[in-house]
Amino acid sequence: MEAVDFIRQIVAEDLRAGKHAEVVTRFPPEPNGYLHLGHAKSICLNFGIPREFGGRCHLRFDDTNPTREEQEYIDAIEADVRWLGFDWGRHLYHASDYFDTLYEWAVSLIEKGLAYVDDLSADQIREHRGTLTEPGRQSPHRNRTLAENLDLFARMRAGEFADGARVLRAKIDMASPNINLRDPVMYRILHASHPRTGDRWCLYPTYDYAHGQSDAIEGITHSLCTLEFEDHRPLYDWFLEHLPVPSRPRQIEFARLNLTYTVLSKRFLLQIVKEGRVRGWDDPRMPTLSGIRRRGFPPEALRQFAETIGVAKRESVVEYAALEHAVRDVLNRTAPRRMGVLRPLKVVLTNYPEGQVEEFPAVNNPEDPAAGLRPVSFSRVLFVEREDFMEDPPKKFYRLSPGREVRLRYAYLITCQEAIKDDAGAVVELRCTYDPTTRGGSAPDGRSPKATLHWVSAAHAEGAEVRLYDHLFTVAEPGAGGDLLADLDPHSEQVLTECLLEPGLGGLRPGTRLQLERLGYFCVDPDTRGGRLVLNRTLTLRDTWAKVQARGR
RNA sequence: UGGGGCGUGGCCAAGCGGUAAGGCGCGGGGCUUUGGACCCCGUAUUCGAAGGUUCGAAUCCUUCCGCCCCAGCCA
Repeated sequence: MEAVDFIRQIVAEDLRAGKHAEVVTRFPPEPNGYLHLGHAKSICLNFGIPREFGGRCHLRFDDTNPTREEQEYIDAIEADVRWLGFDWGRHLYHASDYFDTLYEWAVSLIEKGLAYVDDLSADQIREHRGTLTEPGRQSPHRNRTLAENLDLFARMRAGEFADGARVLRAKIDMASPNINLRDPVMYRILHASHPRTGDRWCLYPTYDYAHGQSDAIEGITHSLCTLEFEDHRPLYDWFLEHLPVPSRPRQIEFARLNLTYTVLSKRFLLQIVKEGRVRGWDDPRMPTLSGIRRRGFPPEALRQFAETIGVAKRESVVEYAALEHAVRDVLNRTAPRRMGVLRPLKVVLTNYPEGQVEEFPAVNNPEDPAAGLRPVSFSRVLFVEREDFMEDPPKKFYRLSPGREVRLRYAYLITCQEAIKDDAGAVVELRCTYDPTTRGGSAPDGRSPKATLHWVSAAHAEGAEVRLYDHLFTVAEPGAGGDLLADLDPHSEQVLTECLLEPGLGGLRPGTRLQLERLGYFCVDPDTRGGRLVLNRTLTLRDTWAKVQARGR
């Protein structure tokens, strides 16, 4: 196995050295929100490694804080991991599964004189902790007798005390330069109902105390987490050393994903959901997995993306374009092509027989011959894209304008003879002529227009609702200062109801991803229930015309 | 100015003492019934900086500079 990043190198080496029979990782989300693109990186890493080296990955809910966790999140997380294409088999766990063991181990730590009950308030504990440059001071309760500690801890569990009245702390070193080692809190009193354990506990372990032990219980070999936990590793190891754990997991940190113009922060996402700035966690503008799923991002593209961005310890910001590339790459070779007109402009072929209808074979996917052909109906009155006509075209604009000939894809070469305007001077209709000798789109004399347009027959088109989502729902660069909420793009969604699509699209299953030729990739909204066809825009096609224009300025 | 990390092209990222992979982006060309896709070609004399070791350094040593994280009874 060729190691492609430092984590895989470590894993490969550990395996080679015979440290483990197989690699065991875990993806440990706290169910306090929906999964987003940042989690996708972690999921692909944690599930990808055992897939490559042999082993398994557990899904473990880090449910140690019932005040922020909900069943809705648990369900959504499971669905999202599955959607991404990973399976934890029977290895679904919860930190709460280990509450009893964790409690017993805490008692054993007390018995060893390595933990104590502290009566200080949160504020006092903070004061005693010292600062980055000054050592902390011991709590007056630090040297309680064993009996007193045991008694108090038992009564904490029994519910005798109010929230915040006392905590259990590890007795390590109040003068440690590593603040995490200055007697960290292991248990706090929380009279809150837990989604899984209900009201059985009023005492909950902190992340620091629960995580490593959960890893050890499950036999995790490599516990992958993000950089901010580097300082916690000595504490992670300290607990493992002093507790009767069945295995010795190893914590390895890597840099979390940052994406330009995209905020990957549960706290922030929760806020915009709560404030109603989006319609929910699965709003297609959201960078959540459920949001981009509705937009039409294929899970395969996310896996590919995760692979190309790599894994390292360096903090970095990946360009959104890299994500788009992965999405386009997958969609290009898998999405069926269809024609549709988003902003219709009527075209009448003055020399085409009234009432005549022809059918032309259209390629379903040029990247996939097996996708076959479909017939598309053609007639005298058509619609083309409004922006495919310019009365006074600038240089390098190759599409329709008075006197200009273009190709209608799969059909004929047509020439614009006249633009009809309304009283306000707006172009409302084009009068064109077609060249009957160019049936199918190729001219006998070999001439070939520079532009090929998509179109739809007026008599055959189906109306649809199309939602145009801008590929980003943010804004300014995170960390650039300023108010991210204020910078949210309020125009990130447009709903078009006059769209005309070639017939048959209504029959596509919800969730189907397709390309509207020359326009972009769309997804039949997976959550549409009956009724009208709704297409969500995934991505626009790469637009070199826009580039040409931009360069001209 | 306590501790822990990190600095390779516009953005990611390989490299682990032998003379700078790859991807994204960008520029140019080809092909094309999607201004898409695809195919070529180009894009770091240099690896945060300065010294040093060595026949030879992005890789080893020293010093300096810059950025990130830690003072939740969040994770």
